[in-house]
Amino acid sequence: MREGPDIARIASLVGDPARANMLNALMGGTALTASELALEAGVSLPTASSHLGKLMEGGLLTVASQGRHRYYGLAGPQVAGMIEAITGVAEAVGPKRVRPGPRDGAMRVARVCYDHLAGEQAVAMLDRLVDKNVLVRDEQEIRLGPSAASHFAAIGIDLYTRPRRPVCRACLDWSVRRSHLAGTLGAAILDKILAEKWARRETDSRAVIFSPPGKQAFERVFLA
Amino acid sequence: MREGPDIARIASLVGDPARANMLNALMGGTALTASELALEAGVSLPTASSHLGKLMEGGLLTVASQGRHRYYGLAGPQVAGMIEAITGVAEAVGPKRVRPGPRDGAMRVARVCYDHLAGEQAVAMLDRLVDKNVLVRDEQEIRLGPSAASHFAAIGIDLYTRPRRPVCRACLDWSVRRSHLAGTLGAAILDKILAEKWARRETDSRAVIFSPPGKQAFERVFLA
DNA sequence: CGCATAGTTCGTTCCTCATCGAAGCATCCC
DNA sequence: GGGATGCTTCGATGAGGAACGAACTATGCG
Repeated sequence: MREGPDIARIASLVGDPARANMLNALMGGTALTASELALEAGVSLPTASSHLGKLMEGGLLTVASQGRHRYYGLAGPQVAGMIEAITGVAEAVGPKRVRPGPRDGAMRVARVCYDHLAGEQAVAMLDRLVDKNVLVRDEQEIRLGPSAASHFAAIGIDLYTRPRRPVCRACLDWSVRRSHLAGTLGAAILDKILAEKWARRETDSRAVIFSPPGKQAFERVFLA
Repeated sequence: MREGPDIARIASLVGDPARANMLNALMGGTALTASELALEAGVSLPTASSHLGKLMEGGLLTVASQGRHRYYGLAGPQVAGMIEAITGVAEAVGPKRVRPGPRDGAMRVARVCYDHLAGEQAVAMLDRLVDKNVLVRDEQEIRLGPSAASHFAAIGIDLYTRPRRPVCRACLDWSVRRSHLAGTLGAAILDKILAEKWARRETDSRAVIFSPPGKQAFERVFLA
């Protein structure tokens, strides 16, 4: 009967299938409207609205009103990390997975994690950046190495105009079980990948599909 | 309406207050009997038994029968990690914390995380071991440095008789938000601390209280 | 064997909470 | 203004599941 932080409250918020679907959808990183989330969760609009209210009250979501739309998004990286952790356990524990599905393979290779790239590609990229000493692992934190600024400037990513949030962060990958790069730098790299059209987002999925030339370009820039 | 690993199933298991209390208690690392967990959760024995059945079926717990006792424990480090992640969010999100309570401070300083030490002390220890090059951070994994074997042998910890599980692992600390040492080595160090009576477990809490001489000994051995 | 302790199973009760339709606001467009 | 769209609130319904007492099984102790 001990009392710590109210973990049951948070977990039960994620514990409803409709809400879990919504959170999962939001792991894609883009904020979604209430109607989109209702569709995603497979419930009616009133039901979705009620769920969103609860998630807001629980502090898991933020909302931005734009005109008659309300865009809901995950409250922050910590929430995203928690969901990845739960996903990892569900993955490990669930022998129920009847269909490994084609999409599943793609998810393992590359997917969006909140606002940055995750999956084998992302893990390989971080490995390489550390190898090349562009980034330096120092405890949990990842820091910029001496050549970081010029390295990323050459690619077209400016490290100095990026505010507040830590530039680099490690984020544990549920499929590979190793770290990939998060933080504003991670987000900027994902932006770059999509802006250059090296890859596209699978509609309604977190999977990131590289085109053959896009994959080459990515490898040349980040894995060379 | 997408379908990934069944995160709602797992989260809803943790989402019941009684079960959350049980899991919290098991984060202490020692396996507990059904009656102890019933007490811990504040429910009757039949209710507890039902909950334990669900947690077992969900794969979050393991059980070992010894005579007429059944000892329940967390299914593994991944489950423990998930619970720490949820705790972190609950902590961050819950402004509801009316009583920071005296025990809370102790928990921040040092506590048990499944089978190893967590909290400020643990984070400081890992920092120091990496500084001294006894351990080497290499990606998410932590590896043994060249002097590790002799270093730990001198303290009385034999690294070679320890099987299967990785010797070192990083585990994210919810209070400090940095890594501390997990894995068999982390477990061995906690064993050492308790065996040498440098610290005692607060009854019915995860807090680890160092005695003044014990703290000195710990600092001499691990922080010097 | 008989009694005590540890756990599980069963059946019932009860309450929470997810769900949706209908109605109410808010915003945009014409 | 009026009509459309996006979203929330209200109220009623219903199902799932948490709770406990009582009865049952298993182990240990004399």
